[in-house]
Amino acid sequence: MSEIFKALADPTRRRVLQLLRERPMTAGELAEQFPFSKATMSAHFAVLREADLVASDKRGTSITYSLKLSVLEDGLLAFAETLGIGTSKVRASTIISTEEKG
Amino acid sequence: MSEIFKALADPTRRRVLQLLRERPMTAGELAEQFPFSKATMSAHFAVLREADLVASDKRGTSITYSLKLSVLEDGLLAFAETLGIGTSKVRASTIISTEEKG
DNA sequence: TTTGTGTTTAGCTAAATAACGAAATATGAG
DNA sequence: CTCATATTTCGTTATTTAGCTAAACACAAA
Repeated sequence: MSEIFKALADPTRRRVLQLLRERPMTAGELAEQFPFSKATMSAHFAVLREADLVASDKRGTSITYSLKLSVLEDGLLAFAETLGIGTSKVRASTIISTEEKG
Repeated sequence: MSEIFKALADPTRRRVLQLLRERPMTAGELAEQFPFSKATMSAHFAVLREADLVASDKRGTSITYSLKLSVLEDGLLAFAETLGIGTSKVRASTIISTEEKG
């Protein structure tokens, strides 16, 4: 649980997850989108891997990362439940709207 | 956003939030529940205050902390939306169940 | 096998974090 | 005013983190 929140605490890593939501991408493709060295980005990927938020698929010379959305969902929901939010054990992917915001 | 996740990244602080969900408590009452010094706990409270996750009410000689649940909910939901989870702008407190888990 | 490309690891630095005890601050009681 | 209590702030230490460059590793192609 701590590992998930630590992973999410960095804006670069949140942005990586957001990019991976669109489609799986290689480490290089991801790194291109940020103003940091590939080594630094590699360290960010390692944190996301540790938190089990991404899967890495080594193919040939490059590594493709993809988002493990259910791990993220389940993690956030598990936490929400410890606070009594969403006590009804809903899966996020099936939430339906009951009230519009704003 | 980062501040919220940083606050949640520590298990002691998550537990504080959980305790505050039951009822508001003074700094001292909270600190009693943990094996750390009051100074250490005070630093944790400061992080929670920085993230705006708790309100502090000074009354007499003691300070009562209370959970700002809506800030937490809105923060988590705002993040969820950046990932396309719960795109329908639901407030967590009004979620209704559509599928049981487990 | 050599070369090139993609990625990670190693080694470093600066800044942030979590913990402590001791000191400072604020308030209510006497 | 003085004392006791509640809480925070200060100063220190050890650990972790985010960034860098350079080196190493893995693999595909020539």
